[in-house]
Amino acid sequence: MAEMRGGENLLFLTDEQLRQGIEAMFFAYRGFTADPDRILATMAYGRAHHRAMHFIARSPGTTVNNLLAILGVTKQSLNRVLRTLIEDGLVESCVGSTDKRERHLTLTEAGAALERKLSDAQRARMRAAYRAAGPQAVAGFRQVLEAMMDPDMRRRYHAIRESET
Amino acid sequence: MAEMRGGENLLFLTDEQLRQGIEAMFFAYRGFTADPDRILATMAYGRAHHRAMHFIARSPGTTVNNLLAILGVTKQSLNRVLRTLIEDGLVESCVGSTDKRERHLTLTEAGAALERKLSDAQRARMRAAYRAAGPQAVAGFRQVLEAMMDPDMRRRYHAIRESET
DNA sequence: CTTGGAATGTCAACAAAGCTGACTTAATAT
DNA sequence: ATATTAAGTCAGCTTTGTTGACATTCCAAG
Repeated sequence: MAEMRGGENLLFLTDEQLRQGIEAMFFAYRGFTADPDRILATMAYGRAHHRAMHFIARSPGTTVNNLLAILGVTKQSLNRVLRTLIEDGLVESCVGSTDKRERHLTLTEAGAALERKLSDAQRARMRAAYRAAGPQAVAGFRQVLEAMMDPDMRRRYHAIRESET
Repeated sequence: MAEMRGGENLLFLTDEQLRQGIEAMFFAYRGFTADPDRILATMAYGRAHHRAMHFIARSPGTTVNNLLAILGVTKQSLNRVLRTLIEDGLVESCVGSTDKRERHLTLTEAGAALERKLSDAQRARMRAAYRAAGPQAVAGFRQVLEAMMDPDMRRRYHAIRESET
């Protein structure tokens, strides 16, 4: 434990501590995606579909370009995912009113239902982890994750909250 | 909504808080892998090679079976990665002394050098994040990540440390 | 009004990294 | 002896990413 701050105790910055953090990220991310993945495996969708639906649910009416920036993939890759979701009636794509080049994406009823199902599974694990660790640990968790992001991603991460009305 | 219990404050368990945590994991993981990925993109290797080398570096002499369990992939998938690493002289595979069916994996000089390069890049980001967040936040970060793991993975996560001699 | 550039969509081809299933070889365990 | 285990291999498939080329639509600047 990093205690006794004579001046500063930097033991938490040793290579060994960092390696453990790296491994913790690896193993935890597996858990993080495991539950939605299990659900998705039973249908014709994958993690990419989940991600798209998550951010459409989060920012209804978002544009394709915005989603591209958030997800950090090429439009061809996103388009493939989006096309199947639209074809299957889970996502709706509406031509923009001010700028008719843009497409605004929203979840249909069915899309929202699936998103909720996936989200519920993922949140259940998250909730259990949060509850087990306690509020102070959660605050630290969030701090470290934020510091780990690329600056662009950190901006987008905050932008999502700010766009909430 | 989980609102103000009498004693405990459970505001950190609201769906909104959990969603933010989920998004933080997503964006942070991207940052987490970004630096090694950039290095790997310049050679014929990918993230899978990095992961294999990481855990071989961590547990020198580990067996293929053990690595399979840690990485959570099929032997066919791991074998493809391992084969190229062995062919390129980054990993050495030695027949076991007690059980000759087993292959014990170790990094060669060149393998260790590449692993160090990738690891340095990843640790640099981790160190910056840790330093920015502080030791208490780091402790919380670790606690939440650990609580998020599948029990099997949590065992393995600890086993790696215990196997350190 | 025309034209340049941005936003979107689409086609084709390809690569990384996962998967299943079937099978071999060698060595250990029963 | 036989069954099981560890490792490796072959073939084929899926998901999800990538480039590059190209068409369409539409806003905005000249």
